[in-house]
Amino acid sequence: MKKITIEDVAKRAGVSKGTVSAVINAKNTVRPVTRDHILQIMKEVNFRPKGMARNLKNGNLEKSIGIIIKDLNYPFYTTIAAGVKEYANAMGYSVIVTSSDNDHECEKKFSHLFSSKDIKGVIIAPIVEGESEIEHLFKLKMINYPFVLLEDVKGIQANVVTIDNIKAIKKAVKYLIEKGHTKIIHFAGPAQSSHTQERIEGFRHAFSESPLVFNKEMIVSIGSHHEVSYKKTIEYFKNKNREDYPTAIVCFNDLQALAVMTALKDLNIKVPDDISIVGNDDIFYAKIYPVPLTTIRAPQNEIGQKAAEILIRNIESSTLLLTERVVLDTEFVIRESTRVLN
Amino acid sequence: MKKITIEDVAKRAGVSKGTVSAVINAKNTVRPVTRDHILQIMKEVNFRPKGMARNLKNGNLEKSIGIIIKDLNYPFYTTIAAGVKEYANAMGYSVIVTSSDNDHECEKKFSHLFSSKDIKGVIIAPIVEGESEIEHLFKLKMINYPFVLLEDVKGIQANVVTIDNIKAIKKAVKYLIEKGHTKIIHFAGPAQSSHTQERIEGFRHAFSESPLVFNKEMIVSIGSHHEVSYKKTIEYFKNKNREDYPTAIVCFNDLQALAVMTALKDLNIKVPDDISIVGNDDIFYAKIYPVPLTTIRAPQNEIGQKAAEILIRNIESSTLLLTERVVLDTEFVIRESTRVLN
DNA sequence: AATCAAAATTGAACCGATTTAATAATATTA
DNA sequence: TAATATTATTAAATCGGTTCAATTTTGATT
Repeated sequence: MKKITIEDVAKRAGVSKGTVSAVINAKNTVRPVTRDHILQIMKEVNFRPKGMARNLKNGNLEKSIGIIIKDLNYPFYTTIAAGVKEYANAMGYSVIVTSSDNDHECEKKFSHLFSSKDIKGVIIAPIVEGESEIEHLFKLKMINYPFVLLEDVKGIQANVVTIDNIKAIKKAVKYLIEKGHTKIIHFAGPAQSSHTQERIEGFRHAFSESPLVFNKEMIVSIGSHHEVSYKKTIEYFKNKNREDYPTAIVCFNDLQALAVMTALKDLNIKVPDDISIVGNDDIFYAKIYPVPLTTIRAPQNEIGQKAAEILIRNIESSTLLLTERVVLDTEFVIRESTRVLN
Repeated sequence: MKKITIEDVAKRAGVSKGTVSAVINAKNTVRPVTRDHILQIMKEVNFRPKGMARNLKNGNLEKSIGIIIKDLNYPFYTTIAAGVKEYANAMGYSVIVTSSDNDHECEKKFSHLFSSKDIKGVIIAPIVEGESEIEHLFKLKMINYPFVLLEDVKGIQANVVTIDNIKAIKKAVKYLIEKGHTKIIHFAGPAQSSHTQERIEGFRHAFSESPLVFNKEMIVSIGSHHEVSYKKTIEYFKNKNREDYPTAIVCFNDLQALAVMTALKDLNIKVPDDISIVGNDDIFYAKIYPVPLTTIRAPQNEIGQKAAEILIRNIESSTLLLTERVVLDTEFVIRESTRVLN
């Protein structure tokens, strides 16, 4: 099954390539009779003009950038994407989104796809797992393809826009301690996220500067998938006596916090009366929960905008720019899922 | 500022285009000295090989399709996208997503973008507003570019995968009537969605086959934006005496229902004790609400999969296929936001 | 130093469209 | 009907890379 080209259509219609091209591009220089005839042939042979060949001559009319996020269904990422869009659109760029679904292979595939489809640059929320492969990023560097990362990746110097997880969690934990909480635990996230490790780190650090002492049992691996988190939470409490319950749980993110709150409700444990809950990220749906979630707000829109700004600066520069690293501040937002004990 | 081409690099490095090409493609046929020299020059002149020219020769290595949704932050659409992904990935296609943000111009731009970037086909959730322009769809048809719509669009024959809104709402209203509800109202959605009109229609129809009678006041325009819906709901009830309150509200979609429930909570009206709430779509976050939402489930994943199936069938067919129209069934899911009155 | 196989490099053809100057066909006017 | 103006169509150049057969260079061996 050979590929049909404009030449085939031209030959079959008994005209030249130029005429067929004129029809495709709706030029009004073609006689209606000819036009209809060519259109007819195009249908017959199911001719699909090849996009890239079309654009080769004119250069690229439309400017666009891409973003590779980890999960299309987690609002944290789509809100970042919205920020990217805001800035990019204002600069005349369209933005297209893909999700790696936390699959490293997928991330590689997309980074190649973008660079090969004449999309001007890409923002990547990278999968960082242990000694992760990063050749695909080096490949981008080689062809001077502009990109910005949303998390630090070891072993490569690149543009990064991120937040300070350690500082953020420390602040939250300190607040809880200050407000009289004595039994604080951390429900940790999925292993493959670099945020997970950083947040554990931040949690641990908070105690070194307080009267309370840290121990390993304060870290519980829960993940962030809703059902799994729900089950693990139920399990955690089933195995505990009421007097050993924590007074506060610092959750990995808001999605997990939502699952935890659902579990607590089913366990008949009241939030915040019995246990305080702190989330992370500040996604829309946690804010409108009947017990609005206290959380560590990541400036998602701003992250997106900043990443887009750096990306477009690089795209539009004729010379290779130095890489930038921007760390944005989080904000501790106190709502109703936490309680003051003193 | 002229565009730098491979020729410029070759000239400056004192080698041929072929050698530069070999370096770009990491062929191991280039002597390290030469390689490093060329790499150096590439950096110096910030050479970015043009993706489309690269792919012209080889044909297209990676197969991908696109989807244009209306809102990246509404789970209904991202869940459809997930369905598309599932099917497409299994067939060896990557999928890339864009959001028109309910802007018709944006939809047009993206439909052109996809077809011009050698993405094999596109699934579109079309903006349908009154006598909407659809030349961009005709343009796609002309170049035999495969596409599938997620809503009917008047005036064009195309592949469509959709749901039967009228039937769906009728079923919900009938259920409420059957369960003894006597004062049922509908909170309608945003004007620009074709779903809005259909759902109003379905709501009205339900009464013609019941003892209750329909009147226009049963339709209240609320929209689906969270804050706006919240405010309008508050307003609606502020202007009403308690005895005139409806016994049930059929909401345009789950997002709106969430806003309505938040408003009712603030008005100290209990769901479902005082008022029953029915949503629409069945998004994840409404299911995990403390009062899990009774809703009309649209088979989002299935919609995505079906659309992808039709799209890929068209992409892979060497002949032009007849258009298909698939209407998927909704499911009325009874959870805890509705109450039986008899 | 001469020979020769292996490795590196070149350069022309090619991918599939668009563009445009030149030409052919048609329409209009005298 | 011939001359001219207008409209349609063609053919060749072009876009910026990749490919591969042919050629040159390298370096190992005698």
